[in-house]
Amino acid sequence: MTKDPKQTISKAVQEAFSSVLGEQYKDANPVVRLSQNPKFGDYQINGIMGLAKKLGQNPRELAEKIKDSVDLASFAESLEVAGPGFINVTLSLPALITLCEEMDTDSLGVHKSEDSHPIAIDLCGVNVAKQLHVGHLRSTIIGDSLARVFERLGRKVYRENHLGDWGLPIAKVLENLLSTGVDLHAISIEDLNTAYKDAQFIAKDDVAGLETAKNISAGPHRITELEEQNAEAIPAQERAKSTLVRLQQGDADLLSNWEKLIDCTMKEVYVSLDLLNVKLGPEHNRGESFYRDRLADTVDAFINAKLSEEDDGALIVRFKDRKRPLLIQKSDGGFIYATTDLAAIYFRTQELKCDSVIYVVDARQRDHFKDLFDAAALIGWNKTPDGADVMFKHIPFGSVLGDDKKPLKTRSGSSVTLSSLLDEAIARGRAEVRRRSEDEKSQTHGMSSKELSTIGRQIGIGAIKYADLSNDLVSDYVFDMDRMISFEGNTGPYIQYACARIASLLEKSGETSFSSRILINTPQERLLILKLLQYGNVIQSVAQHLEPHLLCLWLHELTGAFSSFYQACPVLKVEDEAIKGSRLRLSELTRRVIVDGLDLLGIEVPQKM
RNA sequence: GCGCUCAUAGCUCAGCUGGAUAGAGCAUCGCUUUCCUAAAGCGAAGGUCGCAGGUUCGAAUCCUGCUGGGCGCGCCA
Repeated sequence: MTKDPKQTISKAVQEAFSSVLGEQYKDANPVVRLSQNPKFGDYQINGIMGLAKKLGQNPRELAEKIKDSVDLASFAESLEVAGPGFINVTLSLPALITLCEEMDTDSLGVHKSEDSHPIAIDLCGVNVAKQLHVGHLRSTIIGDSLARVFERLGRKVYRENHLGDWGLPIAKVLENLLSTGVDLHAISIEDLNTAYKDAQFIAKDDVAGLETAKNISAGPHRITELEEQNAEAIPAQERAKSTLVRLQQGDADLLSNWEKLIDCTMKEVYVSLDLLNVKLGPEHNRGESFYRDRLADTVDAFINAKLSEEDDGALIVRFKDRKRPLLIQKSDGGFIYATTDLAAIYFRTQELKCDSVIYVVDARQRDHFKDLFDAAALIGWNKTPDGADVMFKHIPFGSVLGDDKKPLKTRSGSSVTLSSLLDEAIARGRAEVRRRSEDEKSQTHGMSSKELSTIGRQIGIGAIKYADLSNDLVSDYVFDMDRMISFEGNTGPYIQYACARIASLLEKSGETSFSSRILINTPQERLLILKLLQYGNVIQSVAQHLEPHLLCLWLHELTGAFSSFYQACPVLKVEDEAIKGSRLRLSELTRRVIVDGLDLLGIEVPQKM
């Protein structure tokens, strides 16, 4: 099994800590990093200065002592104390070669996790009777990418598509459709969309919300919005409520219509999910309706644990450190989303026995998730039945913005549907591919229209996914198709292209297996190998920090390292067969790592482009 | 009003429990092509890390205050 050199160095330094400073320092973090500058060697050890400070010792002297005690045998060529107390490590060529050959297996140096608990990832969040929009794009692809990473590490992942398929909003839509006499056998997603908007607009009796908004001096937009909504509310509201009651009572006709609503919505959803190349299907649907018979028990659990109290007729859970409570039951006895979310937490931690529950939901719901997680902790659902601590994590991703730096809208002001966004991306990808295929020297020259279409789709979709995933999750980003689709810079197509070039190179070599000994003759080969060796560690970091952009950035760096190598080191034309074999093997290994890495981002790699 | 969050090069963004001269990409300028995809590579230039204090050998990073943007604030999700 291979190791990132970082781990080997860390371990050796910790042993040195133990022998120089005593047993109690064997777990101190040596803070080993890849050197920022080649003149400082391959790796630098930064942790000694902090330790010296804590111990009141001279950092340089301590570094010298540690250096003399570190046993890296033949692993490192040299260790040097530098600056205020760094130790710079230069690896030996034989060590680099061995490590590189060791990672050249199916695992690519990625170690399996030892935690056998499953992980639940709440993603996508389809609302029945609504089309997917750009917000779903982020939730879906970030969640899918994290799921792939955990699966790569050997974890069992439950992708939970927590559909908004129950409750008053759905009853409103059903009521609206039935009262306007639409034939539910022949409905389209557009019909549903219209009904949803009408229902939302008409049947929103939010007098209380308006009062609150005024009391807390909410923005003028919010207040006008609420005032408009109140106008025609009451009768439709009453009809919707009675529809909901009948639905909850299991009215057969209504349930059958309800299912048609879901089928119609999901049919569209699957088309988009399929285009997006995410591993998400009907088997991942576990929506609000799934929890409908568990809500009363959920509330009872809080009542029995004396964690809830009545307030204005509603049931709330209070927290010690803040005024804002969590409302779990309405004054009319009905349940709301928080109840469902708590029921889902119970299910995920106590029945599925997940020790991580990850919510990929936009940043606006921060407070809600904080409340949920704290409520879950109060009642003890933050431990699995076998006693493991559960990590609850909300990934509060930012918004997708338009040129105007405001949430992405169409020219007419409505929100952009996901399918239109995907269509645009695919059209752009195809246009690029077609244009390039006209060049006689292009590898894609003369390919069939069908083949070009497929490649164009992979590029267009890869472009928007990479652009999305390569940003820090919490920040908003401006949707700029021109930048995303560019074959230059930190983009999906750039990396896909580099990969296609390698594939073409390998094909031209005529070889099918690449197992020559690795040789290092140039700085570029050395840098490429150092980069490759980090792969396993990068995947671990993504899993630990839940940040796919770390993988994107690293893949871009790897691609850069390969480009430099490829520029400086002839592969097919080099005379020495041993060097040629080594460079082919390095190229092939790089290609496999890029393909694997892009796969973890859910991005396909065309063989040619 | 209370709370959360963000602010780094002209633009888009990295910066990993505090570390060496704050890094990429785009755009700009220069160089490289008898050469495996130039859809490239190499180099130059470009920053008061929003502002002001503080902590210390050392701060973009931690603390406090301020400014500016975004978001949220029980019976909607």
